[in-house]
Amino acid sequence: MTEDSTAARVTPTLEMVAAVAGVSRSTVSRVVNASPRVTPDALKAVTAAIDQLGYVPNRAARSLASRRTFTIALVIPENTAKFFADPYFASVVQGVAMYLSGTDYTLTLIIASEAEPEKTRRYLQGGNVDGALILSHHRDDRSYVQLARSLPVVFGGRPMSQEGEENFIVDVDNVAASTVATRYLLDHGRRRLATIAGPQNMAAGIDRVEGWRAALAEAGLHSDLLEEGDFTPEGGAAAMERLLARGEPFDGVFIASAQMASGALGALRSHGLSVPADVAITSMDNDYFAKNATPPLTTIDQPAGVQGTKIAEVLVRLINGEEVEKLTLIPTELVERDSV
Amino acid sequence: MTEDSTAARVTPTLEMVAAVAGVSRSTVSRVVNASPRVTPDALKAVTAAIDQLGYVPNRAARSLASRRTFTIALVIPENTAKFFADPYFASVVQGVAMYLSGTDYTLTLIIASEAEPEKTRRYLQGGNVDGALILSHHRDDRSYVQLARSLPVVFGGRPMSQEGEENFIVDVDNVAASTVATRYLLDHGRRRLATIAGPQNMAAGIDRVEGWRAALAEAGLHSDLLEEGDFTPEGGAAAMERLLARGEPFDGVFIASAQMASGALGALRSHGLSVPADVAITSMDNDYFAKNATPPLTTIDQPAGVQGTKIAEVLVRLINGEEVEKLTLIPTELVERDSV
DNA sequence: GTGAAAGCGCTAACAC
DNA sequence: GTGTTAGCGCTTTCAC
Repeated sequence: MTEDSTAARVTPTLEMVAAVAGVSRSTVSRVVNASPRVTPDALKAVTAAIDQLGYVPNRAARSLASRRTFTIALVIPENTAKFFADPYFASVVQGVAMYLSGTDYTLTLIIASEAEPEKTRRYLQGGNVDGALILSHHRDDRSYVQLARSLPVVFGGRPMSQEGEENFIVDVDNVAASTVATRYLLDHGRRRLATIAGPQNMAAGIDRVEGWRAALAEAGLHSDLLEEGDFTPEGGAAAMERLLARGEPFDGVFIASAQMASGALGALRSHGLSVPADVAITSMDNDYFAKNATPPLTTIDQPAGVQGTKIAEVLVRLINGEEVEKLTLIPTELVERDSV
Repeated sequence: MTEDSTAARVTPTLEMVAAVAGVSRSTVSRVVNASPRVTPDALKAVTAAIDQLGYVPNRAARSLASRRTFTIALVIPENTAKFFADPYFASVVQGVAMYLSGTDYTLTLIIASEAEPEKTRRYLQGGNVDGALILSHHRDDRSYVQLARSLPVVFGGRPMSQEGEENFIVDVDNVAASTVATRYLLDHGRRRLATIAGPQNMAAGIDRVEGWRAALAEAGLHSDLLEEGDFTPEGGAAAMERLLARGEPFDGVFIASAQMASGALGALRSHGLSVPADVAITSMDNDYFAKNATPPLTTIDQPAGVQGTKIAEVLVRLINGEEVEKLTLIPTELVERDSV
């Protein structure tokens, strides 16, 4: 099975398969590409030859001839460290990779160099990939929105562009999720609510504030107790400090990410405030931070793996010319723990 | 700059560059491949043409003609979730990606399907990549060791193979690191030491036990208080429970990963034991888990990003036929916090 | 349904 | 130093 005494130590080509199977290269190609126009006999012979030789198509040749690359780019921001430090992105990447492993597509990670954005753009537009995935949680994705005009592109998370209408987006329903999380606070008797928001130049940041306000409004309430963080534990701690420094009492906080919540918890603790006795907390992200905080956080689970799978699926369908909805929303779920 | 009125909306080819620059395709190719055998004049003309046209080489064609793919595979285990959940791997991937972004190589993630290991092997051996990176922290990497016979392969972490001698490995010095961590416990007056080890079918797991024993031996001590975990928080908690259930007192524990330590901390707490008063702890991994544990852990920092960079660098040099040492060791460092 | 022929865009000898 | 000539291994019309 591993030791072919007959075959030389050479990478088998399609031509060799054709010879062994006793058919033309065209037929082998048809089999490899699952064309229906092949007789069962020919199919069998070719399949056998492929197995015998251990043939694997050469991507480069295939790609050159077909003008498809079978590769999908996952564009990640230059600040790779921060990117991967976020379990959310890691899970999304995982979902993407898993989905793609079941297809002919290959995933390539490309780092968007902020120093030479042109380089990235050209590479992507230069026919080196069949499509691109943009995990969009950052500042200015306008350049990628432009990219979408010449290449199938799917955004994970709504991009902050002027002309947003025409993009393919896979996202969680941030407004609904944060409304639910805030309502939970209200339903548990908290009235003086605050929020630690995400960056207000990101869609996720903005939408989550919107949900918070919406739930408040439903209850006939209003609050100005908003401080902004950068989705990191440190940012969350600092935001909580600022909230406390205001001197206005609050008994419930919706925090836009579990990482920020974990930081905020520390700040609360250092001020001698206890959760949930003094302050109740709900947050987004059902990740390690949420599960292992003290106390464990009541939070919104946004299945990142599912989002990864979906975003990849949408892109593949887009590439294949299938019909795809512009917006795919991933449902979220509230997970009750001990922070309320 | 973006709107070329003259050029049609077509991907520019090398031939078009040649025409614009008034030279032959060969010359353009030489420029693209940074050959020294080009006159300054020609170089200038070609460079200008490339800029003007926004030319990007077609990888497929390049690869087909040169028989190099300019892609490097990062093989990750099927259990992608667990993989990315570990900040260590995430950082290594990041290091790899960063290093590669400065080269002509592209990184592709390939998921090793345990169901069809042949599929992975064939793909890798089928000439679709120039080399492979195996982040080896798992069970049985023998198949990859075989792979190394037909493809440049570098292992991140020592693989558990019979024939290990001939592999290229980039690793942290686990024995030295765990010796230092254990010695630290001894130097702080702890005498009855235990350890929560990593899986004993992984090199990192084994080596860290070896270091623990070595430090103990130095001090003329010995201990049988060893329980094995799987590097996860849950595994660490369970191992600590078993340790406590033994009924033999201990006042210091070396834990083979920060994730396990964070779990163990919870177990200790639930038994009313305080750290470091009752039990002192040192561990490996200076990650989020170590920094944010209560109390923050005194731990060994193994710079995962550096390892990622190194492993990629070694592979690229290997591919380029440069001379490379078989074993590259990454130095580690003890970080003092509050768990001792 | 199957084969023959013509490239895909580039690199790599080889002459000049 | 530069151009010419062949392909790299595959897909893809187009006849049959």
